[in-house]
Amino acid sequence: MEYNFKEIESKWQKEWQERGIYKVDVDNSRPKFYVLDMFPYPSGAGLHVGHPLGYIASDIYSRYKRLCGFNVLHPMGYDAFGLPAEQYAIQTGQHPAITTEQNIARYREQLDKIGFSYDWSREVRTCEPEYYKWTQWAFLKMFAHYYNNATEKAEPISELVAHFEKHGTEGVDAACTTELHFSAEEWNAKSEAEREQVLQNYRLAFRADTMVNWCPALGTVLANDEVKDGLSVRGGHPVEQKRMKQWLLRVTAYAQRMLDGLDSLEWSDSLKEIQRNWIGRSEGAQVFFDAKMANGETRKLEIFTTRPDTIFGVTFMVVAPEHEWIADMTTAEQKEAVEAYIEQTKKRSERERIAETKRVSGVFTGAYAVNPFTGKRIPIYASDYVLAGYGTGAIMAVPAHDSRDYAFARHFGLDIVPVVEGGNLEESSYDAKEGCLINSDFLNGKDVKVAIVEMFEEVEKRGLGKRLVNYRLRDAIFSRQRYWGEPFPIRYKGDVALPLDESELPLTLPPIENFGPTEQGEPPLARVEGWEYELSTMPGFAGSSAYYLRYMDPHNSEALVSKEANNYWRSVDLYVGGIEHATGHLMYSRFWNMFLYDLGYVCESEPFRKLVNQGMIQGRSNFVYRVVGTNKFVSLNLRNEYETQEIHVDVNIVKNDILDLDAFRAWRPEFADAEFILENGQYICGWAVEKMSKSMFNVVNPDYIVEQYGADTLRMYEMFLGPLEQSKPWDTNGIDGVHKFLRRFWRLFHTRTGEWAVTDEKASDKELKTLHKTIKKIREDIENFSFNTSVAAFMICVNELGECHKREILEPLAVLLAPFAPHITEQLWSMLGHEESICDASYPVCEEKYLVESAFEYPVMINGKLRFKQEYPLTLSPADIQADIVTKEEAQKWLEGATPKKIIVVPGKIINIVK
RNA sequence: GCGGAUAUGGUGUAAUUGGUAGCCACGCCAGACUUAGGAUCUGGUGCCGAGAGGCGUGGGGGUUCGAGUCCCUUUAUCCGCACCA
Repeated sequence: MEYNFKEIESKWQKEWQERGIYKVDVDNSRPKFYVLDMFPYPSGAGLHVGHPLGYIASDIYSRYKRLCGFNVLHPMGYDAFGLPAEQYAIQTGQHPAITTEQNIARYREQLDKIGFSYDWSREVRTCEPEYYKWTQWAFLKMFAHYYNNATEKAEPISELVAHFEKHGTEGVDAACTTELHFSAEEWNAKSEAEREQVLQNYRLAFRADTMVNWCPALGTVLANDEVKDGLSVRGGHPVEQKRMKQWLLRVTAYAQRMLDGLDSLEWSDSLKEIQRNWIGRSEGAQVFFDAKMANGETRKLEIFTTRPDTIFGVTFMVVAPEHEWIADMTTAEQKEAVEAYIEQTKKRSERERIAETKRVSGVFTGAYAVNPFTGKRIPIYASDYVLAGYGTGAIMAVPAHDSRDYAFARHFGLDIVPVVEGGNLEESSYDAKEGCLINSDFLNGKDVKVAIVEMFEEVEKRGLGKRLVNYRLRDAIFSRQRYWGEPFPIRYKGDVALPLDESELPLTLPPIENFGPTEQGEPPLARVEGWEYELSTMPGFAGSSAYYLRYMDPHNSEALVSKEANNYWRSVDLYVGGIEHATGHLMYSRFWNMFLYDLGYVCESEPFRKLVNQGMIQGRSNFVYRVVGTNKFVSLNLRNEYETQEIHVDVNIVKNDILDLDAFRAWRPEFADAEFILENGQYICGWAVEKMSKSMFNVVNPDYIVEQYGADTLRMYEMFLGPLEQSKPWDTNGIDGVHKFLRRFWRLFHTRTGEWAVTDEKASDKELKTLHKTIKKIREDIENFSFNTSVAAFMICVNELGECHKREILEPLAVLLAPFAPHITEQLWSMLGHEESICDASYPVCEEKYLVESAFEYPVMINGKLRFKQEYPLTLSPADIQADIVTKEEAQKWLEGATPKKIIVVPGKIINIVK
């Protein structure tokens, strides 16, 4: 029987589905393991070969864990709300629900062909009311809670209200938008609307008037992680800053816990570093400077600094153009100039602002503050190099030791007073955090590090401010002026937001026909008659923030996840997905999970224990070279003799960079009568690595590979391509090698003529050595996610086995290979006479006695003295291996008569003798 | 600017973690078999050299008996953050 992968694969895929062998349930008698893929957004383009890379890796790991006796939860679903389907709907009028449904069907069809071991009975779709009921539910919980800094957890807002009623803000240490102070009497005197206004300052899901990233082209606001270089991540449209009333999630409340939690996670250092950066913790001090307003009133202007040691060098102050006191501090003479500057800043888009960071701009407000240490009067400027969103939107400027302040001082001719020794102030500021203090009164002669600490104390002692930790992390803007998302379970009474009762959930998305914004610029939901709820919908990350919990108990209508299911499955043991979610999904999920943990709904504070980022698969484009002005195409290495034009050619009609001429002529009508200038009778194409996209004609569809080579070959080849975490181009050249391996594997079980050949003959020591070496290697590789080297190990094994047909060897080998190539091994397993699926076999364990002792160290001879890290002779078995090793006696024999300076020995031979 | 990663044959990569650089494949060369199959098998294939031999892990320097691996420096590419005080 020949290796007929088509027949085998479709047969077993059908069998698996019918037998439901991938269905899992809570089983307290067995250890659990939870392997999760980042669920896909079902786009219209379908899957290309890059998408399944991570899925294949996680599937191999799942199958491996299952063979090792674990009860493995390995689910899949769809992140089904999102912009592309809605953009498509605006253009075509096709309802996003329909497009999404079609795309999901297409994805499923493609996924099914690859032979994944998903438990599809647990599938979730974020756009289904049964699912998003729980997204809305979590939102309501966030609305009803605040973050207590003292207890470091979320607590009911009702408790905060009770506190306000008795004590006002006295003794409250809560995460909030702005620090508030009022007494119990003041609180009790407030109207309902006023109280709600105050509570919004504390709720974890709240409404606020803030600067937002507004994308006019998409007609919606975006979160910080959805904007890159001033353009929207989806679609690449310009984004501007705008003040708007929006829903937000107070993720900043969890900044420190999210930072601390990273230490306990098995994530790559680079990913942790990205999150640390994004959270951006910096330790410093809050300091108040007395500033005189235009009306003569003195106010305390708050700044944040990480360099309190340089206060003696403060010669001016700068506030952001958006600073709330700017109008109050501007004097009559400066009014016009300041207003013009504010206007000019407003007009500049985020992108322009980024592009012009080098240019110094700003304006004097006319106001002065007093340096609390020197007592000198210092001017207050406004400039957009100070950001409204960070710290307090105001800084103390130390031109001698901050390059931005330096540039500003130079531009406006302000004083530059050095307070730390070092550098050359004629050329640039001296920013380094080291050196000796000067011109600084009681700090003179002290080292910067010492001075910082002393200044902290001095500032607190004099009541000028206190130590403070600042985070770069911003609260997440949670509303989108779009249709295709979860509706907010909120209705309004005037401007007061009222949460729906849990019993009213889900609040389902009403059907509409026109998906664009209204003429008044309101979100599409404004078109729905009788819609009394919030008009915005939730962003894409809402639905993906807790989906891993829902998989544990997907059909539960009483809870997001039952206690029983959550206590068993706990959290994701292995999460595989792209690094692009580092600052988005992976931040929001952790926040969401920590919040639910605080409320006692989940038992683990971190959702993803181990995380592996698979690399991106790029495209490998092919080119042909058309001689300019003709329909002649010249082969790659002859093209320099002509003036040519490079044209992308469909990679699917090129094999090993050799163009299929007939296919090329058939590809497009204008090439029907193409002529070719060949080299050695072939047309060689050029190539380059580019993004995989339709326009480059370099998209390779997994269906096509499965059709040509089978799913098992696709799976193994994707792994063989290189290290999982590395980005690499897809190159179909080379897939033959893997396919050949599978055929050779098949042939191990058969005679040359195709008869079944497995015998019960006893295996030789050499064969056993090969088998157990391979078992050891493969197990180690899988645990290390080094799948490329395990594929190589399989190939070596088959090469070494030659024509071994012994059951004793082949049966464990089939199990070993099963996670990688489930179809072919399942077939052989059944041919070996097993009724159960190979998935229920147990994974072979290496018996060390068959192996060479691999852990020995090499002996080294230095200056006539042999150094052994481990003494020979090694105890090895089986005995025949010993002949391969240089023994201590042998090494010393070499020494005699030679008196070499050094002799270096490794097993098998002497490498080097220096006389 | 700050932070992180990477650099090895014609190509993808490997290297017992400081011990014979190039495993396993692709490609290429030569051969065998075969009424031709995207078949199979055998041998060769880092570079220079006829050869002995020499040179080789982006460049330069260092530590070491020994460096792809460790240290310093430099270059290139990719990624993240970016006027964050």
